[in-house]
Amino acid sequence: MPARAADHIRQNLEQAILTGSYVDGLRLDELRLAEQFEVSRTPIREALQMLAATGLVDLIPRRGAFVRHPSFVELVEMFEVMAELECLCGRLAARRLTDTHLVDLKAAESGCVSALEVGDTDAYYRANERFHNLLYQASGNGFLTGEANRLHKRLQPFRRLQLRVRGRMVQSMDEHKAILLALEAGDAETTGRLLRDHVAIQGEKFHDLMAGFHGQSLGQSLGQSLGQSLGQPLGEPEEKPEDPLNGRPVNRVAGQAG
Amino acid sequence: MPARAADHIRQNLEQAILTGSYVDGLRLDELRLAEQFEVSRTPIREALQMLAATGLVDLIPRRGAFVRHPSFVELVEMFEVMAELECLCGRLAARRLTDTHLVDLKAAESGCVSALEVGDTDAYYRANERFHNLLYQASGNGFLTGEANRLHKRLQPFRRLQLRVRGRMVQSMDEHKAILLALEAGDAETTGRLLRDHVAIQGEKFHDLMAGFHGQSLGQSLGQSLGQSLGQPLGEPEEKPEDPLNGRPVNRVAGQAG
DNA sequence: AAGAATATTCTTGTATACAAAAACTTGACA
DNA sequence: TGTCAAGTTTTTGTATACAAGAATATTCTT
Repeated sequence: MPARAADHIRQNLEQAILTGSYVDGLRLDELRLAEQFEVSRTPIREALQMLAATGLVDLIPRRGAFVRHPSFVELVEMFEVMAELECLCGRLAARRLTDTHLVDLKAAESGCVSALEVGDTDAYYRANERFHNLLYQASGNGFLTGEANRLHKRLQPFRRLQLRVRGRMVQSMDEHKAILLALEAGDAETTGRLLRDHVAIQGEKFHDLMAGFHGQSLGQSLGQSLGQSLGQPLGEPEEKPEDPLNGRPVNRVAGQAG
Repeated sequence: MPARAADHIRQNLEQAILTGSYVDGLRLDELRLAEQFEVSRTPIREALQMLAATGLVDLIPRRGAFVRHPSFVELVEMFEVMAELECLCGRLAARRLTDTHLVDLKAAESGCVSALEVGDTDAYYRANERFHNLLYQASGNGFLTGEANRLHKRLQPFRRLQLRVRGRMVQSMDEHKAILLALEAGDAETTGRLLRDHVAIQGEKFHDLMAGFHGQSLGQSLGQSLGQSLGQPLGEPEEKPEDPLNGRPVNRVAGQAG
């Protein structure tokens, strides 16, 4: 569908970074990627420029492009902002809610219930994601919707992670129900507060979960936890000299045949 | 200082867009820009990819890059989000404020006062900007600081515009003083509320101001109001056929000698 | 043998070349 | 005169070429 190779590559790399298959600090070699995608360096470079502009990679002049995962502190900070954005979405949605949106939200909610009954984590996550996206839209603020979705996408793998905490899915769904009730009642403040707490809890649960992984980089933990390590040679994690500029490991290189 | 031409060009174009000298819908012709910056198309294209990734231009495959200014509705939406981000900054800052930050904030505030006494709008605006930036930093949330600055930059020309409303500068400064007091008292809720209102008022004042410009695009109004129309041939604004894809005027082209 | 200096190889950044799609021009026809 | 179609010109997207900086290997010195 995308007319341009650069766009296709961009999406592809973005996914690889967000899912954690490209670990933090990984160097994105233009030539190797060009071989891998069977194009010249030109569209690769354009994709990298776009990723750099959105902060998914660091682009160091004459050095190369390096995958940039959020640090643990940064993730907590991101959850803090996400909570506030969702809070705003909730407050606005409570005031501006249309019948269509309410119907859709309830549908997404029942999708969560079904998934939970079957015990399908992935399905639950998809329905959950749909619920939140609908909520953003229900805010009636297109810009806010865009920003919320953008941040949501970046937190996606980590939100997914926290759902693995025992009993979290049930708790999460209860929170959704309460949110729906407040929404339907048109209670802006309650809706906002519930949503803020809902996301804040996600941040905390994620925090709990990560306590067991200390010492490892987030990217590594992600890769392990999600069981994804494509595109990466899993062999000896050769010595990682620090990048003099930002203190990140730089030795590994993406795009190898492995 | 930037080692890469593409970065330099990107900044340049970004400024031209943000200040309004590149009007909405303007087509950014690669060849003309290449001549203008005295480089080949390659770094121009890379700059355009980055601008597209941050939403400052629309990149339509096989068609070109078009300047994308926020519509009026979108601007109101952006102010709504900005208000919430600043509110969060204020709440966090009230809890986490350090002596250094407080000193700096007071310095910025007195910078506002001095500028106001002399009647220097530009100086006032710079001090004002510094005040807000310090506040973002005082939140102690680096990610939030980045996001707030990003949105602030995009709203910059419009915030500047609303300062022209009679008496607004004095009122704005009074609001700053109240915010400082609440901050110093460590009153998170008050600080947050004051800041949200502070920004919301900016949005409203801007709204008032724009009422007089209805019918014109925001970019045009910006250009007129700020007295900037560089890079644009000021002659007959030739007929503007609608772009079939997004309904924006596309005929004018950037980078002409004129 | 360790470290510094130099040579070599790699990689990035920019320029140029070329193919294909879009826009524009021209002219035929109603 | 207005509309449509074929041909021409522009302009984009990708590939390739080349120069300069960074990384690596090698040699020389102590």
